[in-house]
Amino acid sequence: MSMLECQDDGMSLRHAVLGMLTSGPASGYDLLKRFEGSIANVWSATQSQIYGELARMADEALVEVVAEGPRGRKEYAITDQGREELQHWMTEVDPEPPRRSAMLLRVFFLNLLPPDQGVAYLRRQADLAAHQHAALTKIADEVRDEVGDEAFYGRIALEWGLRASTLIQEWADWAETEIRKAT
Amino acid sequence: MSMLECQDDGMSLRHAVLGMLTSGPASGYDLLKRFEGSIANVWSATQSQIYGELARMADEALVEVVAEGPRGRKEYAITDQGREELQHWMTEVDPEPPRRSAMLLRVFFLNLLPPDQGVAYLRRQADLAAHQHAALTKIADEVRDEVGDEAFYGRIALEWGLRASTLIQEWADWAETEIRKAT
DNA sequence: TTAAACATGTAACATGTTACATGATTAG
DNA sequence: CTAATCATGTAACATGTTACATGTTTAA
Repeated sequence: MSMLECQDDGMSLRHAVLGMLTSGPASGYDLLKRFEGSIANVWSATQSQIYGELARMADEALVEVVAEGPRGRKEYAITDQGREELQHWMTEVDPEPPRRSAMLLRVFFLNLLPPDQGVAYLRRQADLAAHQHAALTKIADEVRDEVGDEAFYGRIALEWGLRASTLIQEWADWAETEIRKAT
Repeated sequence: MSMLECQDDGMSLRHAVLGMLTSGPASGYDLLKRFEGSIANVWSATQSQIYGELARMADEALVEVVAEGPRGRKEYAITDQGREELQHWMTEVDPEPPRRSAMLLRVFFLNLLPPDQGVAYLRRQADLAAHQHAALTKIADEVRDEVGDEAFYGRIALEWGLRASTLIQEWADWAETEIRKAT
């Protein structure tokens, strides 16, 4: 590895967990619930992964056990070293865009299908996007009046989702027209 | 697993390879080059993965070796069974949208940064998107006059990329304004 | 003659998913 | 008392990346 490309992303699960711990100590179980909430739309994690990552980060002193409760419950808090790591990731590591889209991969092979099936595929994608847009709109209504920094930036992310689902619908409509023109 | 959720995606590398083989037999090395071409924008694969997947698919009779050349070169062709599998994937399996975005994950934690650094982050994203847009525009110019089904659907996918990079820029600009309003 | 391109394969490691295994506490 | 929820952890497997290992052919 050259000196210039010390821009190794990956490990985002680690930073997601660290980020969640900035709003206060939590157990693995608590974090799992949060990963099933609004964050789930931008990053998912399984129970297995969370417990493993917490243990690993405790070893590396990025988090520490601050309390033990009933049923073996362990509450973790972020350490100064953890905050430093998170800060570094936020400000000095460029997020690399996802390089894989099964949806677009299929578009590359749409010539293998008869045109009407190609159109059906695009209509299906537009439809799925419309449903997603509706779901996000519902969430947007629910969080409209929530106050605080977390809600504020959550709405910023939500707006991205709204725009992205609109994009898919418009693009699919446009593509359908192109295919019809070409047929 | 319930009977209703037999919609197990995954294995897209397999279908990418199968799809590429529909335009004629190719060796692992040939396929690697194609994965470095236009397809790279929607699906990436390493040399290691490609050779492994070809061997596995040969075992399962989805592809077969049709010729051997110099330097141990093996040309693979898709079989009828392979075509069937590809057809099934194209028409009956819904592509599941990517559930992880390091870029948006960071947005969720933007409250940890002073507002000016948050704005800097968004400006950086807009900037990266602008560069991507320029790169895609260049490719669009190059393939503008290419004929054939493959080029046609390649342009459809390209248009998605163009619209997506515009979306990021517009969204980042909007978000920046929101942050300034809130400060 | 030698560097680049062709060509395949394996091993080690990182990451992510599913399933298994265990048990405590609480609410009805 | 018993089902749901809380709570943690491990094992097996799938997927993806990087590095290692090897050897041939072609073009300058």
